[in-house]
Amino acid sequence: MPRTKKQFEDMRKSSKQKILDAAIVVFAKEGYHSSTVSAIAKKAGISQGLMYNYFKSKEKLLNELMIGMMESFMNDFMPIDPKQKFSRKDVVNFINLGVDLVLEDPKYWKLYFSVFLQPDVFAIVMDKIMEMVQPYFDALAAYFKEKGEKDPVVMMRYFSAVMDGIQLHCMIDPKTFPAEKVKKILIKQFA
Amino acid sequence: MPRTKKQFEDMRKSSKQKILDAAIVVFAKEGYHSSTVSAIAKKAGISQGLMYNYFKSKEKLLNELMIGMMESFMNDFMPIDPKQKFSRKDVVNFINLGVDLVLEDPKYWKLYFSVFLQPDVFAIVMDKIMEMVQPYFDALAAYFKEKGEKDPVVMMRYFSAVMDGIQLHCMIDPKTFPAEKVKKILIKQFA
Amino acid sequence: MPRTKKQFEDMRKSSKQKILDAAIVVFAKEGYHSSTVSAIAKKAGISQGLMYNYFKSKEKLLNELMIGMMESFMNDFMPIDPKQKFSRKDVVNFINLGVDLVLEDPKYWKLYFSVFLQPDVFAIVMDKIMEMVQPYFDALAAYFKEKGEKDPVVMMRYFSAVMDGIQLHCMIDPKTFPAEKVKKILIKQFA
Amino acid sequence: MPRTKKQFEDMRKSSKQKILDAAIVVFAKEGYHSSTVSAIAKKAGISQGLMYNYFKSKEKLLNELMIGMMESFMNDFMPIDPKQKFSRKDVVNFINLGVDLVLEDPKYWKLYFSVFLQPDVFAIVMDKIMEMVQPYFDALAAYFKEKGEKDPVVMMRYFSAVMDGIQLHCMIDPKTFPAEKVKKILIKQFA
DNA sequence: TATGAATGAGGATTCATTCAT
DNA sequence: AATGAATGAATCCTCATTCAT
Repeated sequence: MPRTKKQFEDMRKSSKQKILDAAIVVFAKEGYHSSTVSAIAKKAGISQGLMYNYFKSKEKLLNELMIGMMESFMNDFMPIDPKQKFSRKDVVNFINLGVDLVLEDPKYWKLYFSVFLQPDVFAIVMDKIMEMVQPYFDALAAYFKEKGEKDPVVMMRYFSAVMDGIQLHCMIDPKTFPAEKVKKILIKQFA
Repeated sequence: MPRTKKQFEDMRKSSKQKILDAAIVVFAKEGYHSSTVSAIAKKAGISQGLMYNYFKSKEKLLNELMIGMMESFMNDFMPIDPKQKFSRKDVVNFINLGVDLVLEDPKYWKLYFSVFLQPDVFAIVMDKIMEMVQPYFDALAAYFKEKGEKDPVVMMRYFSAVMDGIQLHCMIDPKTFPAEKVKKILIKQFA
Repeated sequence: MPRTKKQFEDMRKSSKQKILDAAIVVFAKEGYHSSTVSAIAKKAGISQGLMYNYFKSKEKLLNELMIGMMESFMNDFMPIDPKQKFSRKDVVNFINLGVDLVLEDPKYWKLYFSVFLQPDVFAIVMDKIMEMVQPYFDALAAYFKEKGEKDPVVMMRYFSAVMDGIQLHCMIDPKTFPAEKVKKILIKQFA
Repeated sequence: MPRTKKQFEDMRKSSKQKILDAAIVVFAKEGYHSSTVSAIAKKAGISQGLMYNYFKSKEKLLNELMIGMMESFMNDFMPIDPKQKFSRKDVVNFINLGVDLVLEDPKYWKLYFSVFLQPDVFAIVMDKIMEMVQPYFDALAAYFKEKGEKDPVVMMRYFSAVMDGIQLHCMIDPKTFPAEKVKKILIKQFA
């Protein structure tokens, strides 16, 4: 039974999604500033002009992209509602996933991190991101308190800094960084 | 009567330094790509053209700047020849300085870190930096071995990742990051 | 509704031709180096940026322009396939046209000649031109051989040098150069 | 007997001459526009600034250079006062020298010719040159008249065009142009 | 919704020329 | 006479964005 044209269309990715998919690849490879709208459009298989039907500007595209990435990362990291308390298993999971996800796709993460370090780019994205991250910080602090740490907020800050450092090194040098052994150290120390 | 050789040399040195000083501020504030040569020249109080007397291109300027920063950081970090073994005191020093220096000048460090995360920018600088850093890594590994760690290279990689994570968080949020307490944790764990 | 393929193609063709037409005038008048892209765009009635849609650089523009000129000259000169033998009539035609075309448009020819005399400019264009010209040289040599010259290749070289000299003088001083009388001398001597 | 310092100085080329010598080499190699004052100064072994003590501008330098070249060429070509009548031997000599000099130094001649073909460059030099050349044209016309040509001025124009064509080809392709055989043809035809 | 030609502002870079010594 | 640092105008080129269809 042949599909109708309409159905066929629906099966394809929407143009908007094609653009986002292309943008993440291009931004990750070239960096935000060195990526051209034309390169993104080409990769997405659409015209430059069309991009402006979906995104007001290159900046807005980055913005929407980053928020999407954040959401997806958070889903991967923490399938758990941060309003609930974290169990030990959650934290072990957090550590393992935190390392593994980066190793799977160092390039995307580089994009993600680099945004925080380029003042002009960070400004595009800051507000929304901060608001998304806070609940997870709170839940972690609660976990360390539960665990009997005498300074749980400090421990949470330390832990999240350490995780970022590990992820950074995984990104920069995914080939030689001893990720498995480091995960063990982390679990022993924090979970 | 022309100026003496020495006079010319002093002029060059002073102008070049003015440019480097301006560049570090502008790059750190705007990011590499968003910084314009004209803004750097203006900040340095010289003409755009003059910059090209001292640096073949904007890229070379970044390159020389980064190498200079690296050298100066290394001097601050480790007044000790990395070919000698590190003592416990050296490592304590390393930790304290590593955090304090970032807190003193978060902007410069942001530049430093951001370079590692922008593939196109990192390429400008990679070779030389890698070569400079290696001896310090070796000395750290040797220290952990001495200390009886059973996997000193892993420990060294872990330690340097952790340090970078701490520095990253100091940079992003110097006001609320509990730097002093974190230093204590680090010293207890690694030194 | 987007334009059709054909519409786009027509637009491209027309814009490209506008640029080429403008470029030949400007290059001929100012010389390659003294011609600015902005002057060419202005003359063509388009924006500077658009030029780069059609030509990767000023150099490529010259290159394509010269090749186009060559082709058109060759068509005018020799409506005959150079792989066929030249008849006496062809050579008479060659001489007459060679002089007349220059007198019609001394400026274009100045551009053409000047390219051969500026090493840096010639380099832009050399390869392609040489390859286009060779068959005509061969056909001329064959003609002189047929005619019984004992050293046809030398004669061909001599003839083409003489023609260039005549054209050069027509160009530099189209008003007082005795073109008609010189044509007669040439025909008597070479055809 | 040791020379005094003064004598030593005199033995060196004057700075002005050094600049002219350097300029001819650089202009010939790079073309006028692509030659930089700094490259000329470097080749001359003096500072950029000094050039402006001797020549008001790059243009003036070209101007003086070309006039010097012209004078020297004319001396080589025609050691004879053009106010005297040319003998057959003079013309033979003219032909031989005209070809040989070009073959000795094709680069310098390219510079010389190219000036005539670049409108902006030619303007720098035109007036003086024209005035120098006229007497030789007159003497040649007189020679052809003597020789019984029925249209001696046309013959003179033709001859000088032919010579320029030959020289042009010698310049462009000094290696394969059959200069010796062509000289014989020329002598037979014109002397 | 979709196209890609066209725009134009802005940026890196070069280089003749000037200037202080 | 000599130096070379410093200037700044000019130029090529890029690219986000708009527009006509």
